Amino acid sequence: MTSIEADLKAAGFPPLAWYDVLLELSRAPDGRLRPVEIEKVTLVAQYNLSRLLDRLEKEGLVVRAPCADDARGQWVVITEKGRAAQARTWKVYAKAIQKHVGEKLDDKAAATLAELLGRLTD
Amino acid sequence: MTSIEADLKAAGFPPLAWYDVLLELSRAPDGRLRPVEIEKVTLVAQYNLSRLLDRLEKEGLVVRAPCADDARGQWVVITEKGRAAQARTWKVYAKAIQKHVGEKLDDKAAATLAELLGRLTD
DNA sequence: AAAGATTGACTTCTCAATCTTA
DNA sequence: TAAGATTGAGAAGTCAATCTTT
Repeated sequence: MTSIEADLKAAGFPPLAWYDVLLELSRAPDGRLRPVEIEKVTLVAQYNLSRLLDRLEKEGLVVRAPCADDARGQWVVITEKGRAAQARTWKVYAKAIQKHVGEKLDDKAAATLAELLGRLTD
Repeated sequence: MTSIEADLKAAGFPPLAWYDVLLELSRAPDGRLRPVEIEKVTLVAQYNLSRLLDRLEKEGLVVRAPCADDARGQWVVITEKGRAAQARTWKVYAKAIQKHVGEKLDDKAAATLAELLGRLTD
């Protein structure tokens, strides 16, 4: 992860947390999720998420919108610019994964590694 | 690592980077290393190390001393208090490793995991 | 009272610039 | 000029407190 992050940074991209959020939003129905949902799928802590969303919004990658169902919450909606940024990042991210992982493990070894690491998660 | 760090924090211990530095110092001849050496064995970046050492020194866990061989550098020496802190931390750290890793993998699985992860390092 | 989200105050990280000695 | 190490300024992370709605 450290090497991959370094490659992304060297290519001028923001931290992976940005990508994680944009990816989840891009996959979600209507391109939107509530902060509490983002928190669950990305492992970003709640108090980090508020300010991360501020940065994404400042860059025009997402917008915040009121939430009719629950006035305590809000929607975070990915913009076209956000979708473009996610797609652009993936091209570099994928290459970095291939370089730092794909080239070093064949499919069988990768499957074994995934299984073993899976045992460590709660 | 995240789970282990969380356990340590919950038990009131500082971040693992502190432990890494204290461990390396405790193993070094005369309990001392130069910052540039610590940097190499712990993967702590140089610009982080200066301030990390400030904190360790402030807590009385290490002291800085002049270096006769090379006046540009200095020695970082672990104190008795530092050695005690390292030993105390290890007790909690070891338990956390056992809980989050040891209990979830038998020896064979652990060896396989170590081998596969080893292939990923440069 | 609890959940969703933000904020304030403080700490730590990061990058580039700086200082000293080799 | 390069290596060892620190520093300043700004960005990001952390914890607890806060605000609004359920």
